[in-house]
Amino acid sequence: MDRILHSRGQVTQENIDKVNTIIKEYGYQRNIYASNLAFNKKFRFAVFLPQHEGLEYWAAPLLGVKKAAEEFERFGVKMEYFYYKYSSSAFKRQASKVLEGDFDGLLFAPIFYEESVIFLKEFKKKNIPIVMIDSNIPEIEGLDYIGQDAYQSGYLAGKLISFGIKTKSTVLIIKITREIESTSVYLQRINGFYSFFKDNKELTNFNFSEINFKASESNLLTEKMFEGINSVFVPNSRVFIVAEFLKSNNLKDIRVVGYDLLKQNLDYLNEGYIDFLINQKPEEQGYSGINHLYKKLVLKEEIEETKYIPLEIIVKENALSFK
Amino acid sequence: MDRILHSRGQVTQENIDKVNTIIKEYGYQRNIYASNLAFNKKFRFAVFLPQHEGLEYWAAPLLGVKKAAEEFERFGVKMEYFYYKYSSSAFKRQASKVLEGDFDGLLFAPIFYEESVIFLKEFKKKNIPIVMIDSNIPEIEGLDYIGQDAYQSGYLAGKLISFGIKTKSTVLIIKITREIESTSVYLQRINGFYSFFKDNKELTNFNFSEINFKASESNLLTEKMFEGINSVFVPNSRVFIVAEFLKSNNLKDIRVVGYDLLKQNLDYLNEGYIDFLINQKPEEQGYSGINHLYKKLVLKEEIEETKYIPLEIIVKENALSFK
DNA sequence: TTGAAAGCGCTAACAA
DNA sequence: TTGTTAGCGCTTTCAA
Repeated sequence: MDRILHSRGQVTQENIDKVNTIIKEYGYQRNIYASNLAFNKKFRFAVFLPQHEGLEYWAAPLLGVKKAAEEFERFGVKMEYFYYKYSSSAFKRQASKVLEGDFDGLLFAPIFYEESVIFLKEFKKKNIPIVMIDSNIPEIEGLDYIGQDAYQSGYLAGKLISFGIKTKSTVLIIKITREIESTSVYLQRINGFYSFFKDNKELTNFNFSEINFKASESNLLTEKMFEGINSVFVPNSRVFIVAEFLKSNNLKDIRVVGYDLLKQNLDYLNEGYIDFLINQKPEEQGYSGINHLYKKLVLKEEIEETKYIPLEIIVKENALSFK
Repeated sequence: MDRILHSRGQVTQENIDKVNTIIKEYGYQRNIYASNLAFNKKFRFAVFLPQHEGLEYWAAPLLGVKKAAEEFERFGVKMEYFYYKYSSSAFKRQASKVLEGDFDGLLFAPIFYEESVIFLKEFKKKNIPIVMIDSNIPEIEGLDYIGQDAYQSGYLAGKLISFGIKTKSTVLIIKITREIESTSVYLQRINGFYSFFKDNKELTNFNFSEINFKASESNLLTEKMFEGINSVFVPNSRVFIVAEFLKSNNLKDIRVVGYDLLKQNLDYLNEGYIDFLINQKPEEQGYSGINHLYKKLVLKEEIEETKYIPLEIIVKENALSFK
């Protein structure tokens, strides 16, 4: 019977027979306590994320992972962490380490698209559950994803920028990118943003312009850029750079929408230099990712392969309720 | 040693000795699988909620409870359900049933304040963990609470009503109550609502008026009530009644803010007759409530006694992402 | 007050 | 291909 349950071979048709008859009909449920006690297995999860020093955003998923790690330690789950600096070569270096190791599950954030595809194709050969967070690579099959719908979040940003405005209004989209940026999350967001205005044809009172610079060159912002501008959309977490500029130049009455509850972003939200933040719940993504692996491997549960994180709207008045 | 761990008596000072020395110093952690296998206990949770037939809101927490029930069944947790009709006498009848039963934990929504206090005082004698959802009774000690901060949610509603509006504006607060209503959640919300305007003194362009009627008398709404009204705040889930009226009387350009993702509310949100809904995540409250009891009783974990549910802002464009 | 041992339901290894 | 059994780490009971 044990052989049937685990289909460890050597049963002909009785297999299907007993599985269907006894198990399903009698409603058998494996006793998890006994099973795991006897199984006595330690599970090793590889956690493969960008390093968080100097990158506040990435501290959050890690926090969620650590919380899960603590919670699941008693269930025989151990994490091994692999961090990479925000560069393609550092990524590759760590990727090969992850490939060498012997793990039961992988939590992974595919920041560099091309490199991630190569890595994932290789890792998939091991036939080990993989959960991705933050951004998805839907082209590769058999991967689980926990994160936001980037397009829809941009669409929502369009609503937040336009809400309640009847008069002529010019929107500035500021793309503040990293030196290396390879996943196109922010492009999908901008895409969704424009789609909102296309879908709401009555909003003819909006004009758009875009500017683009690297995070390291934030001093490139000039007052001239904001002349005649009524609102600003920053399609990533670097919105605090704009808020900082607005504050130091005493530019008021510009509606600002951005992403993520970074400390600086929250400060400017409270001071009124940012109006809306869209929360990706990075901490929850980390926690859910580990939880997902736990359910799949330890509890042997069937589980949805994609979990979209809700698009949370954060204003000053509800920011605290999100901790 | 077993006697020490469970302090089942009959150890003098060795108790404190061994607990401190061996357990803490050697970092002993009870093996949950072995422990629960040997313990072989079934846990019985009483779920004591308003009946959900004809009360869409209360179907949601129950859904969360049922989901948790399914998940934790394998861990020896069994629910027993007690529903009461929305009347004080029905509540009392069920309450005495709950008191009679022999449970290991209780999930409870204290809809009727006075009756709930009496019930809780009695139930507390059993020394069994109690989790409340939806509304809290902080006066009674030793109870755990999972739900929203009603005051702050009203405060947030104030922001949503006022956001982006510079011109003179009249706000109508419509209190649609049940025949019997005893928890003051909606009053706390209105309280918070006014506080928002008090805290933002520059918002001198807002006037307020209130009307009040019973849910069963929704035909009392008249067009006259909405003359000169720019926005409406409904401090509970019955906002769809207002939306319905607005739609059938073709009243547009009135900003409407209400609570909860009822099907009808979502429909009117999508049609544009409701602008903002504040989500209380009732399903999550139910799930978390059971999860809370599970952690406390089965895993014997220490756990926070209050869990505030975030104040989620729902608009048409992000409603779907909340399922 | 302490020690010893059965047994919880399962897995994995070995014997038949 | 099938049956048997030790033992996972704990709780609980019974004996000392």
